[in-house]
Amino acid sequence: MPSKTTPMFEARASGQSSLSTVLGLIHGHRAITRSEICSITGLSRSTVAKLVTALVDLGFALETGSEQIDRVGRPSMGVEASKEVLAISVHPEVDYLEVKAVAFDGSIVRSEKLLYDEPIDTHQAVGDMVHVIENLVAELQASDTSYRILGIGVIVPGQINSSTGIVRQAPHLQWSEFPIRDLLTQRVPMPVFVANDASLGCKAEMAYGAAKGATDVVYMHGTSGIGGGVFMNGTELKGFRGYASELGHMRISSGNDIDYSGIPGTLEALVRRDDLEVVLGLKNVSDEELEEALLNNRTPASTALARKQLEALGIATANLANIFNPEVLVLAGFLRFLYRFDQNYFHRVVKKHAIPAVLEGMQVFVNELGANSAAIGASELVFQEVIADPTKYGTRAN
Amino acid sequence: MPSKTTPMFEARASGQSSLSTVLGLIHGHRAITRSEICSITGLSRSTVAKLVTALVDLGFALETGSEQIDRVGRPSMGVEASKEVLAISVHPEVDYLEVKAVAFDGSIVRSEKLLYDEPIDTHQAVGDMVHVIENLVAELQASDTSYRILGIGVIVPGQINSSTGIVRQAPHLQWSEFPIRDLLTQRVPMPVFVANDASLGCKAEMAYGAAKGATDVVYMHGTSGIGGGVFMNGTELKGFRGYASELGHMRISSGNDIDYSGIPGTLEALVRRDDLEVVLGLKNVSDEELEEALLNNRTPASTALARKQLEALGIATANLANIFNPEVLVLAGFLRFLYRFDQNYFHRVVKKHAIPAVLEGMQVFVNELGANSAAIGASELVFQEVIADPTKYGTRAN
DNA sequence: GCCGTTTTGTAGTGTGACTAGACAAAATGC
DNA sequence: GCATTTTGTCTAGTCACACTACAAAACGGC
Repeated sequence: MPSKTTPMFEARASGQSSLSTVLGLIHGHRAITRSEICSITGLSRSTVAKLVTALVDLGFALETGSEQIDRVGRPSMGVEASKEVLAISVHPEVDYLEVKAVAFDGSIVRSEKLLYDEPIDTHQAVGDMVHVIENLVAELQASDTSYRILGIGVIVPGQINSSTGIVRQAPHLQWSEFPIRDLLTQRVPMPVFVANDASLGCKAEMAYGAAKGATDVVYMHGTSGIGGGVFMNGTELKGFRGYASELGHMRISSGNDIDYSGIPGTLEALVRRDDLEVVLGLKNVSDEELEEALLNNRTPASTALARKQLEALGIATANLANIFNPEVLVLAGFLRFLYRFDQNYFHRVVKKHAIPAVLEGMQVFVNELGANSAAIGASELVFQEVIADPTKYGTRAN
Repeated sequence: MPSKTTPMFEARASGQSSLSTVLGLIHGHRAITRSEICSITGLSRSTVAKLVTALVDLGFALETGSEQIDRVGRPSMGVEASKEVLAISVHPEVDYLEVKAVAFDGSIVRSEKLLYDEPIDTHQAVGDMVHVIENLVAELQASDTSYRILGIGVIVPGQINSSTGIVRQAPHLQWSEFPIRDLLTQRVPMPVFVANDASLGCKAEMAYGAAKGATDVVYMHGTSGIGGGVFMNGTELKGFRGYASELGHMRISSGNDIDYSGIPGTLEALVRRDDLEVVLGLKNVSDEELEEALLNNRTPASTALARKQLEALGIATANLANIFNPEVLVLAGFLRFLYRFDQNYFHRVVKKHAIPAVLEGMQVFVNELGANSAAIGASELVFQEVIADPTKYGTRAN
């Protein structure tokens, strides 16, 4: 007699199966022991044994011999995330297109980069993406390891509706109303996910970087503009249509300078990477060069500008602290070295504008993952889908 | 042989039992049919039958005869939230203390109010609370109906840490570092919960008021200061220590006027109820009187002030729209009629400062629940605890 | 008023996801 | 070498469901 035990109603994300939970733990820890899984989840040893072998069968995990030492008792068996399960990240930017293959254990397996002299249109962008992806896939399939590629995560520097996969506005790429997910899905035989670059950076820093272990995180990423990502209680702040966490467009001053979206007095209008380049006599330099110049060639003019920008960043941070009461604030991109230029001044400004209670225990960090952060976040889009339904994406379909 | 099936690990709020889910539905709808429960939850009829009878046994629900008409098929049995299950709300304010008994179906059963001529200290406040609660409880127990009082929800106009139950700072009451929950727990034989007034107002409006059915809500409440409440994806924004959603202290201007927490240029510093009273030649009037005066006695001076305030409110709203991309924005307290003074102007300001995408589909409402809103929210604190573990709070303990 | 249709309540049976308990296995420490 | 500790494995039991009948209660057409 048939039976399909579907306990919680499927519409809600709440009813997570234990298989998902355990796979999530393996993925998050890269390597973990069975007994650790027991104590974290509260599941019994027998259940954990069953779940782990199921995940090994599905090709997501490997059981390693016991590696632990110096502890009484029978050593617990190790479980590792498979290095053969992959997601592909696709990152289009103004002057390049970068495609990486990220393994289920977070390592970068392959990386491909296409440089552009001039901005490309949406049509060419899709063509190039498909081309690079196909190359990468062919390369991976030709290798000795038997990789399984489960999906594609696209990193977009702009506002995107993650449920429809449409890029609403990407000011720097000059894209708008661009249904990138559907166009890619038509030409690549894999599920495609699309998200904002800052939100992915935040996700990655929470998984493996500066905000590891934190659940309430605010992330600000300075490139040309300022992007934001927010996770509260471990889940991403998406809002009604998925456009939430546009932190750069927060108006904090009465001034009339406008930002890239035409709004006056915002954080993005006041804290500009271009202005830092100009005051240092530079143009189109890398983050590394700009950091070097800013921190080591201090002039009265550069100090005044950096202070002015730090004040704006501090006010914005205080606002965000009052609004979110975060555990960790992560500063990435050029905000990283703007912060380092004068941390103390920044903290003084924050302190002046925030309610004392919300600053208690709040930590400010700069990003740790650097160049791979967005790619890891994009892989996470795919892997979180896989983790939510392991049987669907596993090898031996039951 | 004993067995205790605890499927998901208990640390997470995720693993909600079906009993909780169904009780939550009954509570949220006040009245619902079994078949509606089936279609909403996806549970089978047999399971729903079992769960409903269990909840009736526990004293949380009543089965009513089928009331539906004009539909083919056997009519489904109705289920109603019990009117005998109560929570008590306690609301201390500068010039009064209000205690209400709220039933599980959201109705107000009893209400008691103590007026003060001058602000009282924390010691007297606790004494008065205990006294009024005891009176109310005695009154209820003496009545014909056999009420069951399950807990107390305290509404505090200030920053409180909901996990420790300590009032960190309540500027208007001039309380600080006041462990109100523990002091009440010692003297009242019931679980006590404490939360911020605006967050409770938001909760109530989402359950029964202007934001009913919405999951992503931003709420702003103007009394003397401006309090905020935020729910994203149906859950409250609490932040790391529970101090999140202090929306009034968001700095939006370069000005130097300070708010009640001493921060310059904030929403609360720019949008002040006192200023409205002054420009209208009033003092210490009720919201109703102020509304009447503002909307019907328009002078050049009052119009100029209201516009200035509306501009600040509009900028703050745009910031919050960019940050949260809410589905519904609720304006309560004096913001309600400030908004009504010139809605169009407000919306123009918002439009100018927000990214177009985040305003799509965003609705602005004024609060609907009025005077009972906070009390209903406070009862919700208790009831949500009850819903999370019905067997613990039910009558016939199994 | 009878009868087919539709929808719901009820009862019995089965199953999958767990737990608990017993025992074996693998480490440490004296 | 033996007691102690911790873990893996196996078996039996439990609970929250789903599924399948079948009965009950409404409607509509004749």
